[in-house]
Amino acid sequence: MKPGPRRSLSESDVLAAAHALLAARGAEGVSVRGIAARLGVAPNAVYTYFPDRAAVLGALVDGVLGRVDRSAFADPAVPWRERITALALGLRAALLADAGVVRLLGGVPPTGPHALAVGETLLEILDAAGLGPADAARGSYLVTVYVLGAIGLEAAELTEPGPPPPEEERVAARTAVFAAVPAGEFPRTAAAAATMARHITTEQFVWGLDRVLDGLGQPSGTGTPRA
Amino acid sequence: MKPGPRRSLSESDVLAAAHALLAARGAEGVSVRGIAARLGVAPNAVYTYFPDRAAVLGALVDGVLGRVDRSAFADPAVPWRERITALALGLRAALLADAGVVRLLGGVPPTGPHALAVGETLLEILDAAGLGPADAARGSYLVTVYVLGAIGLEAAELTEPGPPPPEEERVAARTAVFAAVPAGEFPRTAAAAATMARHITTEQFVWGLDRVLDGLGQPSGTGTPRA
DNA sequence: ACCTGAACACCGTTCAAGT
DNA sequence: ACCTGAACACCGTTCAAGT
Repeated sequence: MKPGPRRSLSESDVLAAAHALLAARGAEGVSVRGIAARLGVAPNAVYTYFPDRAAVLGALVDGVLGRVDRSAFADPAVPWRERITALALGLRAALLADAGVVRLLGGVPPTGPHALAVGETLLEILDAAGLGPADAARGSYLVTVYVLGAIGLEAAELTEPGPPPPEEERVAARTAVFAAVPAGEFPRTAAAAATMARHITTEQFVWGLDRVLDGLGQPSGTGTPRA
Repeated sequence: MKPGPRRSLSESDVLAAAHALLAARGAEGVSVRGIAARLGVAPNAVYTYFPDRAAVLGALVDGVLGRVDRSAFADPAVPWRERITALALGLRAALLADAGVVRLLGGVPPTGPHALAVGETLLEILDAAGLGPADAARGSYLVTVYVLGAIGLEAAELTEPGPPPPEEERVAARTAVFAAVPAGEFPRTAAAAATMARHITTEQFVWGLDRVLDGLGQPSGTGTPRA
């Protein structure tokens, strides 16, 4: 084959190929050569659209953040705690849809347009809730840290690439992990299995988020009462 | 050279070489071939001590967790909030000592002996604080999520391998990141720069942890009053 | 048991060249 | 501008062999 026709590809094509590779082979399977092969193109053709592999991964992660359904938390009439919960659940669903994305998240600076949009939305909600700029900034930090940490911990148990298995299977896997803990050396950890392994993950996620939102104090505005 | 003398290496040697490589070249620089080269040995000699690269990385991460100074949080006479804070600060110091470790953390299941010991300690402290087993298990989840998320977010701004730069330098870098945010599109994020960039990171970390501990309620036991 | 050389099937990236 | 072939300097891992 000779040089080939012009503009046969686009950045979206590259990202789509990268995403397909991520779903099929996990985070480490996203290679420049693999993307090129999937597009039927020479490996170095990818460098026409992205400066290097890191840039592809960055755009890939930001694109996943862009998939979050915005309708759930965009309505200012909804109480602020519900809005933040909807945003957090949306992020969780988007990021855990392919377990590999979370692993990529650690190596990508969160400065893409969609990442910034998420942070901006969070600040908007906290502002609407009645927090001043400084409290909103700190609150945004706290919520971000919780969401990222919770998703990271959840992704750690998803060792296979592709979409996560059904809840039953994950509970079984978690139970197996706890069962392997030496009860003599770590008695409390082994005993915690009964509490932890059976908990539906979404419930646990929302419970923790609620505790974090409690920590933000009781802003006025459209907030719901604390309990 | 011929096969060479017996038992010239140990698992510790391999891990030490891996750690040196991590500090010098970052998470992606830890290669089996690099480790072997540093030990003056053929690449495949590493497979005598570890089944594959993932096992080396797992042991490397767990080893870093083992470096946490236990004296600070081991004393049951100290109020529980202080003990948890000491543990969290110890983990933060150990994990951020080399920025690359945090990036590795995402790909390693937290089931090594030192990881389990940290979890067990957390449960012990919460038990001593007066929480029942179920509350302690949930509390441990919440604190773990916060600590991992906060450290992960902090590590994201440490792009260079090796020990983190002094605080001034990190504030300057953070300010530069915020300055690059388009203020027209993301006004609140841009405005938050004044609050976020200047904050000493340890103070922010402890503040967030305090909000999380507030969320655990007010256990009796050796707890300090809430405020 | 521990290490070797050699090989296999991969990587990211660069460069000069072709259209 | 967009793509190519070829090359460079790497990877993880396996295998048969030597001591």
